[in-house]
Amino acid sequence: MLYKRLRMFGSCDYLRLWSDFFSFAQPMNQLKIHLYNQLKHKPSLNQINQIHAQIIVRSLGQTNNLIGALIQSYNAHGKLKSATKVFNKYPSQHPTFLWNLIIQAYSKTSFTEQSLHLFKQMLLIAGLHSSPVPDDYTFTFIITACSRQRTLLDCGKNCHTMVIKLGFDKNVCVGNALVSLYVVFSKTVSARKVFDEMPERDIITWTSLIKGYAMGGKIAEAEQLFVKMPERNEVSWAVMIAGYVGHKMYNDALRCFNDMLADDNMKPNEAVLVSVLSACAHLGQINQGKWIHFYIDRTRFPKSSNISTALIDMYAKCGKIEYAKQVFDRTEKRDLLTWTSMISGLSMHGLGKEALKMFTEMLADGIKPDNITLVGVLNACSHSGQVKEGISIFNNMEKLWRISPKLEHFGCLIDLLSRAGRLEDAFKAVKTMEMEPDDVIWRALLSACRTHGNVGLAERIIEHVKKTGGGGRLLLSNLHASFGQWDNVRRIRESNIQKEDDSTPGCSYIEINGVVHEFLAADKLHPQIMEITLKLNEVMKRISLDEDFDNM
DNA sequence: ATAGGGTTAG
Repeated sequence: MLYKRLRMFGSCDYLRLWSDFFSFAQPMNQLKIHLYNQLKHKPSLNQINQIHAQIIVRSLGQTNNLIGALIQSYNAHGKLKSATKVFNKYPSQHPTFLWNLIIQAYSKTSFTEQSLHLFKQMLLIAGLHSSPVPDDYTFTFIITACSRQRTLLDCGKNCHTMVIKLGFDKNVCVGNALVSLYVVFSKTVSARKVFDEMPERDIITWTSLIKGYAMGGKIAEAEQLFVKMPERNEVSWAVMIAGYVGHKMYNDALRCFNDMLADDNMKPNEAVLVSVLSACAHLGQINQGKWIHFYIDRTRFPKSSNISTALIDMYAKCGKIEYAKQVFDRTEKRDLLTWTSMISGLSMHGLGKEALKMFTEMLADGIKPDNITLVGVLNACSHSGQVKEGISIFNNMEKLWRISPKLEHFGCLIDLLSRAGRLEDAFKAVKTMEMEPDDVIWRALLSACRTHGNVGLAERIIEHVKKTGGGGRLLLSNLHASFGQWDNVRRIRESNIQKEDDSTPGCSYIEINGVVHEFLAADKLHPQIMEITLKLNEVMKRISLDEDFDNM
């Protein structure tokens, strides 16, 4: 073992190691301090191995500090196996501190159960020798471990009980871990109870609870807490802004962001910028979006892949695909998210062929798509008439990338077939679906019936929907809408005015020369509606001319 | 000598 470890070094290190060993120039204590300081200085893996060898050679395995630092260093490099080996070997009796380190290390991996297993072992040994007693750190780690696995809520509750019995519930970090546990499992009431009973709270306590309310749809409560909390930091702002975005309250998100900027002590972090860019994208607020882009450049904000993704998405959704491409081209490390936002953006702009080319490049780069990438890709096929390619991707997605088609992929397929005029195939595909088709699918099919003038099939479809009873009134009204039968739509909507249907109609925004224009589905409220309609008719005419041209 | 809270893509 020792030999193996020594052989790993270059000859130079090897010599130095042995000259150290024979010199006895350094007293033992100084050596310990020296090694410890080296470990605390973010050593490379190679350096860690050397230090480890020194610890073996000099028999320093009983020095807790040193062993702890060694375990930490291995953890920092993701070498959990090596860390575990060290833990198992040294020292003969583990103090709580070392147990904590190894428990925490496992809680951060996907083997969270292992940290609970270690905790149980610790309790057993504690019963035998009464040596290592779990402390507030131990509980913080295992409660956090429980929040990371969907199956571990009950385990977390058991920890809560122990915490109360042992009196660790007075500790802020333990309390925060508990609040966060209940928030993760959407148990807002329990989270609130822990919060209320904590003897002292800090920013993290407040932020966790705000997140809980935001996740549970209680934005007003989240807002109240946010205003009431004694002090805020970037993370609290991020949680509040993301809460608004999550509830489509994009204007509130921007307002909140501006409030944040008004505070000179507060600098937006990555999470804030990503959320705000998403709000800009949804609102078509290109100016605010550009401002953030400038801000990122000016402050030399690190351009992570998340930031690039958000910028690409924002530009694409605000109609500036060229800018989106520019950001993409300048992105150094492209990951699945950057590729996906670029592919989806191109596809949204009808640039299906380019999007497919990108997809090929992405695969060549060795990046596997996920279900969202495939939605973009299938849409790209649909928008560029690449029917064969689309069908082949749909049929092979399971085999090639282990992604089983979900509702939205069926939606793309049906859209693809419908646009290509293969209406009967599309209807057949709907009937083979295992899940209930949503109204997006029916609308795709029906609007294609309209453009292809197939009234007979449209009627059969509406009959089918009525018979299978899926979707209800709103769906039916949408079906009429997709056929342009606005009178029927109005009739259905008005007859149900007091019913449960409180869904807001589709709404879109676009900013032109600094003015944001808002459009509701089928409204006629815009001051320039006449001009818009005329232009739209012209566009439609030219599209149908192009189609005729294609068919020749 | 080791804690606890954050974002995005159709």
